[in-house]
Amino acid sequence: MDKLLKIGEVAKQANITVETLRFYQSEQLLIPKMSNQSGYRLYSVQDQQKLNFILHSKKVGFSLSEIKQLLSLRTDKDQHTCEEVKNYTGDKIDEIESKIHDLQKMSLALSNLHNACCGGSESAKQCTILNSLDDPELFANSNNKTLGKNHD
Amino acid sequence: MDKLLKIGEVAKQANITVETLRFYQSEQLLIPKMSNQSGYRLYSVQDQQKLNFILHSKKVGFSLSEIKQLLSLRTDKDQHTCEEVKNYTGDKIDEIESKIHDLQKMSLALSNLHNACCGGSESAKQCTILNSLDDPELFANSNNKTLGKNHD
DNA sequence: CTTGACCCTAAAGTACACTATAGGGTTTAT
DNA sequence: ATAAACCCTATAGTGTACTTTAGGGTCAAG
Repeated sequence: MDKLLKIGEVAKQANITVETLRFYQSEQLLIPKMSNQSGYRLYSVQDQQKLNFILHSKKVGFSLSEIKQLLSLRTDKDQHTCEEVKNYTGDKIDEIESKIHDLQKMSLALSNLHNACCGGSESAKQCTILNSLDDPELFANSNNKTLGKNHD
Repeated sequence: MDKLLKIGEVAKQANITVETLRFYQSEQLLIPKMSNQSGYRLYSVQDQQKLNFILHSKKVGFSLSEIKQLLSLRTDKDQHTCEEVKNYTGDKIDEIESKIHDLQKMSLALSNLHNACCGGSESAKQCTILNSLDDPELFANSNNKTLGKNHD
């Protein structure tokens, strides 16, 4: 019932290398079970879902150590108090909402550029509509408290 | 009229170090003008807006070289054709929308955890509501084509 | 039964984004 | 005018996240 894939198959599906998967294991992020006859790694469906979570989280700017903490919320529930879980998830939700906000601003600014640009083969300098759109909003400060370096 | 700040003042406002600002200059990301009497860096308001853009972009997972390209859309318009600008912005908008989608899924999953958790001082293992919420959705594949390594 | 495509470990190397160090000049307050 | 608090360059070092190398074992096909 539980379909187990070998490392190469998982890597191919996720569009990463086998070395990256072995690295994630060495970092305690994704630990497959090992076949005891061949010594090969065997990844379950849950392992693959966990990998998807890791890759999506990386994409939006979370570090491997943050991802490890997020994953531990579900797998090491007995290590944390409810209070810790509640505070931690609350903080992460705020951080995520702030990232969404920033991305929406970027999307809007780029859409303005995209829509204003005629798309022709001439230099974008010639594209007068684009020139008239030198919108300082793109760089405007959205007054965000989570800007700058992380305070670990 | 144009208020110019020294590196330390800019660093403080942005909550980064002066070394990072000098590093961004060496990487051609943010080039302030230099005072010709003291040799000090002087940052204009536009420089500070550009810095905000850099920091916000970094936060949501863009690399410095991607950010450099995004910035060059506005500053080196004569180097690109309208077609290039239109294609590039179109691709970036898709990428941003995909990041927003991923973040919304994470936010939802964490909100479920957050709301289910009683927040008390006992171990989260005891929190039966949380236990019943072992939702595989958090790790589900959203079938996203931009997953995995970047294809530069 | 061997060959090619896979898998393994261990350890060294790399790219990116800073961060720290050494040695020195400038500005501002007392 | 001198000391603290800033600024400068140049270069070396660090942490993160892989990536490569070296030297082998496993497995399915012919």
